[in-house]
Amino acid sequence: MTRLRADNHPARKSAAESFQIWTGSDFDMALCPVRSVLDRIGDKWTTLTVIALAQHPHRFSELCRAIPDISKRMLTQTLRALERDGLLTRRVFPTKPPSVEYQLTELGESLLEPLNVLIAWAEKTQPMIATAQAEFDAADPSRG
Amino acid sequence: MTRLRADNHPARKSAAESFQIWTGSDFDMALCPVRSVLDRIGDKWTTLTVIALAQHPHRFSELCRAIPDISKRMLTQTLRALERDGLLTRRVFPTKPPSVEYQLTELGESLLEPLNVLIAWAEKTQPMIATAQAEFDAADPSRG
DNA sequence: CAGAATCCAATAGGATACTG
DNA sequence: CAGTATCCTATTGGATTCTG
Repeated sequence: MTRLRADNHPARKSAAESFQIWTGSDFDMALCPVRSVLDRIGDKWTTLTVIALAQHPHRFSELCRAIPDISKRMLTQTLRALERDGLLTRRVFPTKPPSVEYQLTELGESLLEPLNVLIAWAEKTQPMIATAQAEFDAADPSRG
Repeated sequence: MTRLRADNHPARKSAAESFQIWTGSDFDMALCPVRSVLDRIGDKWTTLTVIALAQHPHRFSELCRAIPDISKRMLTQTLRALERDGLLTRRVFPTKPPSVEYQLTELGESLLEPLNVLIAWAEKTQPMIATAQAEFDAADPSRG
């Protein structure tokens, strides 16, 4: 239907439609799924935390060790946001000293699939991107 | 696929493997595909720009109007980064006044598919997430 | 152990003015 | 038109200290 290019594939129109009628109309960023999902997973630690929990439930300090270089402060923040979104559950065991277990919900696990697609793209295209960067930087070193 | 929590769901292990041996070993964030891809698309304007270009090539000012609230400064930065990564091409027409056309490369178009999967997840789960947030905030209003 | 609280540095991003 | 340049603010995230 929309023959924009010779190799037209459905992803073109799909992306635009998911993004809605954002051109020239009333557009609310908060309601845009593109932005909302990236606000959710686009930060430094969220995806790493989700992937760590994908393997098995973790305790707080276990996560702290499992995720390289994360601070307790950022781990707390990240876990809180994920809990609030319903992507994981937090269970407190009143032992002494206390222990807390974090576990992905079904909703949280459902995020793994889109994440894997994205990661697969990253791995597949990484050599091409590295080449492109090298060429760009060589062509105009001042903009490296 | 509606059965989200299948034990041994392939997405579980796949995510962890893509992430590599990041636990307790030598881990370089720059080499982690999870972080590299999010550093690339996780910012405020990159995905919106890519999706705008998914429909057809755009000129600079055309993009500026098409993407709500973006400034010329941020558009320039975003386009430059995408060009450097080889996701789009920049063609200058020496007309008067000059015009510049930005167009996705095949590599850039290949990003649309993972993006669509992610957006589809966002749209599908948005009601569940909204509910979870409301419950969380109701349970402890101080942390809203 | 599992955080909370506080302070500080780095970066992202917005507003405005100027240019070939 | 298609940017640059400069300034400024807001947000992110790191380091440290304290607590039940």
